[in-house]
Amino acid sequence: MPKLQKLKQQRPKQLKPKREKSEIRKDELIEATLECIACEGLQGATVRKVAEYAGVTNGLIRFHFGSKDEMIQVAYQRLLEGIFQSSLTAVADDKSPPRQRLRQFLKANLSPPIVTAKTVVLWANFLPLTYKDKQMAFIRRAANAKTTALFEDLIEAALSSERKIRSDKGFSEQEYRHLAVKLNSLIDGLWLEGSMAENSSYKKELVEIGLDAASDLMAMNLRE
Amino acid sequence: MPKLQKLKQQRPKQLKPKREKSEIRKDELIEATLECIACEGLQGATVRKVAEYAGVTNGLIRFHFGSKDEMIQVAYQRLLEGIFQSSLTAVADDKSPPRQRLRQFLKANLSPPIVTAKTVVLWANFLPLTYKDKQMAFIRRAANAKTTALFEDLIEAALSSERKIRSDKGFSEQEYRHLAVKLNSLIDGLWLEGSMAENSSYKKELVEIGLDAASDLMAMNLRE
DNA sequence: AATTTTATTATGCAGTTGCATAAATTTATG
DNA sequence: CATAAATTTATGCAACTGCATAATAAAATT
Repeated sequence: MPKLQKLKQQRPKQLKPKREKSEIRKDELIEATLECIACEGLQGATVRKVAEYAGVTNGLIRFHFGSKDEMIQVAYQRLLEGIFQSSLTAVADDKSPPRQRLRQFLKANLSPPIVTAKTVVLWANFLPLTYKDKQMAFIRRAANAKTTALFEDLIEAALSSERKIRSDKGFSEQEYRHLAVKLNSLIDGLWLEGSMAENSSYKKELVEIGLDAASDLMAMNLRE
Repeated sequence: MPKLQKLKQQRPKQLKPKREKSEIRKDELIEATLECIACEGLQGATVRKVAEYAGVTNGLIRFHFGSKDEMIQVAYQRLLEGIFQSSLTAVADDKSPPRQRLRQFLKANLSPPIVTAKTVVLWANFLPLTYKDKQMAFIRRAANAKTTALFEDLIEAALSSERKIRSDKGFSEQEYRHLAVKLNSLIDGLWLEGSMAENSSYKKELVEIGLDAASDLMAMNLRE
């Protein structure tokens, strides 16, 4: 290949970076960060690599974010927010009975897009940071609290709804909390374990097993 | 403090590295690796830092291990082995009834030394590597398979023991497997969530909640 | 159209990283 | 005790890292 051709090229330099509005570019960088971490791992997600994924040069990151650490933080928030939104849309239908809403919530947390290689890999890559960095710990805690609160509400609604029907004995506040912890742990554990199995047959089983276990814990049929 | 003293010191150079037998030194390096990762995170666990933790110079790592990656692998194996041993000693007593053995196993997996800040932090730091590195993935899978097998055995023994007493209906192979998945996920989830809470009151609750949930899942009293 | 503001690149630097290599030191062996 | 083998240090290097800084280019404003 003749080297002369290189001279003839009239600099297609900025194929993408045509100067986006700040917020849009920032968004692209956040997505590029997540994509990069998912593919290369956190160690591989250097400032230059992320910039490459976004199709820009590394200096731009410093312009839109104060530092790499800050960008990582924002990306982590984005990830957790996305997960939360996924389970939130699953229970968007307020008209359906409480038991069904809880069931949908559980199901969503055991299916794509939450149970996805990419999501789990990202989650795993960020996790260690929450043990070293206080701000990252805070982000995790905050997201967790939001999920837990939603979980407790769904559980309480489902239980009191069923109680009316079956005239069961009531539950204390602590029992609601414990129940939320149990279900939450179960979901997290299944999610984590399920991500390791490569065979897709496991994925349908995952929902089945999860709903089955949840039914036992809640003493309530959540299978259908 | 006078600087002269420095000259008077007759080179205490190798306070520690007096030439240990190869296996012992290797062991020290593995422990240093784990300690270093626990304190500094995987990112902070550089060859030099690990050597510093072990009280030797960095070159020594290359001598005992082919590369840093190899050392990390061995350290991961050591971690998982330690966890497995902890839960294994909990069920060492073969004479106790199957239900008690299962209970002890669950309890061990929800108490120190398995539920410890250090253990969880280490586990979390290694986890991302299992998604990038095939060998690390294999190590994780192997350890997981071992734990699962033990879990299944304990469950099956407990169930068939109780079945004799209560003349329950039998269980299929798949039901054993599913039960093991459920309990395993529950334990993992509780362990992970419990590690985030800093208040120690949660730790006693953790065992209580875990045994409570396991009792529901197994339809068998494991609380005492 | 001129100029100011905003976004982007280009370049480089100081610190770190894993690792190679040679020298030094300690232990084992004859 | 001499020599060889095993262990440990010392030194350095090439690649990489995050970030600063100045130069460009594009858009907005006037």
